[in-house]
Amino acid sequence: MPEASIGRRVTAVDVAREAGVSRATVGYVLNATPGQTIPQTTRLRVLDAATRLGYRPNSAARALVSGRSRIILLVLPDWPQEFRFRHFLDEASLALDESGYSLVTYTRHPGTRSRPLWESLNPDLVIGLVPFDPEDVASMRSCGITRLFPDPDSDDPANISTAVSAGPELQVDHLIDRGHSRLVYATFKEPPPYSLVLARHRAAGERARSHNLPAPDLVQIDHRDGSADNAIRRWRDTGITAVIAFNDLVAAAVVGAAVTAGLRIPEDIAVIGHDDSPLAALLVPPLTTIRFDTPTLGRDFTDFALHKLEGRPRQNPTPSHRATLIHRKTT
Amino acid sequence: MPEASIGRRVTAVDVAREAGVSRATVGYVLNATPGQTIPQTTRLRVLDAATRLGYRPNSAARALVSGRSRIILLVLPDWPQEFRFRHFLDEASLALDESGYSLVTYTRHPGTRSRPLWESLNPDLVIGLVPFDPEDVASMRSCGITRLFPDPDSDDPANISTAVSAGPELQVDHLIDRGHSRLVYATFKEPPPYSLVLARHRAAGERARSHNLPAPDLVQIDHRDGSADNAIRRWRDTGITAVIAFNDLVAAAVVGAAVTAGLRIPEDIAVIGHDDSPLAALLVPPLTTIRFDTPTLGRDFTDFALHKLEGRPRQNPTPSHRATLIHRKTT
DNA sequence: CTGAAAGCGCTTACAG
DNA sequence: CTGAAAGCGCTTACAG
Repeated sequence: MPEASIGRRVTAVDVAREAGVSRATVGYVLNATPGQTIPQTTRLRVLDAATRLGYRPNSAARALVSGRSRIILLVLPDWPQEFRFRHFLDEASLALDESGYSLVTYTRHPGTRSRPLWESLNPDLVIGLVPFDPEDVASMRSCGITRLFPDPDSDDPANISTAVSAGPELQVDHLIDRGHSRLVYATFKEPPPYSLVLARHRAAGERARSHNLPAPDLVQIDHRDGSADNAIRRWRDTGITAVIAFNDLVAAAVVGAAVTAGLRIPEDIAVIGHDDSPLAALLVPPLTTIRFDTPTLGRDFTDFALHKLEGRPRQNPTPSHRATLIHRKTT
Repeated sequence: MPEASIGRRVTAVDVAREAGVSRATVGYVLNATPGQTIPQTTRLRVLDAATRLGYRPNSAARALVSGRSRIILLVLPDWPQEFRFRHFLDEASLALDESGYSLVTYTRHPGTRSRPLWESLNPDLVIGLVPFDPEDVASMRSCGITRLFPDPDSDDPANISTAVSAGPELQVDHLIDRGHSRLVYATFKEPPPYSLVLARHRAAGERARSHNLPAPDLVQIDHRDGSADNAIRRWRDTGITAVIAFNDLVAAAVVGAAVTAGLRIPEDIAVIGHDDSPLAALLVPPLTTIRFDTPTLGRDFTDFALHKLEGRPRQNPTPSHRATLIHRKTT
């Protein structure tokens, strides 16, 4: 691509000149504009000129005139992401790309007064994993963003985040299957339980109650100050036989404290993790945990985004989130 | 912001009308254009009108006319990121934001034929953690991207990635300090050693040789097929006394296999990790490891980016990357 | 079937 | 000190 290498960027005018047509025709051919009947020879001449010159439309100009950037912004909360989250993003990005959209992620830190990314990106759609602050909503609106989710001004069901409950439900079901009825829900003291922790704990509680069992208590452990050891001792004394861990790391901490306290796993105490991170398989003993099917989750997300953007019917209105139990040695 | 809520986006024309000035004046005031002397009263009128209406400049229009998007794209390789990487990104984003730039990350998957993010984002600068494919370089050039790094067409020293060697060097130094001289370097078989693994192994080797020791062998273990157990046995038989792990997870696998094999840690075998992930502290026994100072790394990155973008002198030409040894119980 | 032309919202010389 | 005007690169009615 000789033109590109001399520095000046190739524009539609260059392609038009090269192909011997007007720049409008270039646009029609390259965008496959419906309602325009371009003869095959002209079309090929344009296409050929475009590839020969290495033409890429200027996305800023396109966004300006069309009013759409074809960018989707996914706003992530300020807390640790689970291991498979990147797989999920990759799946979603790929699928969205096929429909001509780019997915960009953005971690929002409450309190930092930095210019939010939606100002510079002009996304067509903003999706948050947790509800937005009112100031953020106002900021998006003044940037001309009309599609955002969850939207406080619309009573849109929050069905993109129902995947939260599938894991805890499987955890509870599995432990009950194994004959346990005295359960606790464990998480770390640090960072303080954020909304995903609370949501999973709540889901576990509801599932337990649907089995006519009391909702498991939320216990915050800290492996550094010995509170995990204390918790283990207390659990043993009060007849707790199984621990639902928020994630595999919490499960690893519980397993470590139990082993140190001389308890046998799973005979004296059973532990189930969540996420199936690499750690789960290599821990001694290897961890029973929950794995999410990220391709399915990615497709669900894509589906949802395209529904919001183009009103496409959701292919999967009640998505089955495909959480799977990975049974190893701690239950 | 009443105008924003009725749907139509507020433009500079609206602000000009509201303030009773021309749109040019609005631009001068809002951009603090040097060389323009705007009387304080006019300035305040404009500023006031802008905030009252909730005006946000359209970034697409601004990018089109100025030729700069004020976006920096960080291209990440396809492999797992270490735990503190997000802290690093957050630090860098924040610092860059203060200079008016937005940092966006993009995971590039070789082989997938999806439209690369630099086409839709028009970044002013693209920085890769590893060298770019030639096709990707060509693609960036045809998108009008002139600033990219590492740039195969320029013999720019790759001094943003020298942080790689600091960790392995500390690992080697510490083990030698503790009296070890027979070392191996351990990583997982799966995923196959990617370039970061090889770079760290190489750095460890060079450091060992600078101590007049042979370069440690690279050993690929797999906790699932018992090759970790075999490796442990072989090391014991061949007099290896210390293991440098690529990261904390590898270290955890080695520790697990050693404990299972009845070895004492660190008496029979010492293990040092890398990253100081949360796992390191809660493992039993807790892991000696390397921690990177992400704020420093973030500042270095910002420094580097602003140097590339605006030719600012690098404040920290030979950055000290502040890797720290976290000494716990496995060495 | 193809081209001349308007216009997206901004920046920035240039003229008053 | 302020405004009229050109132009960034594209899309898209509209007229031939």
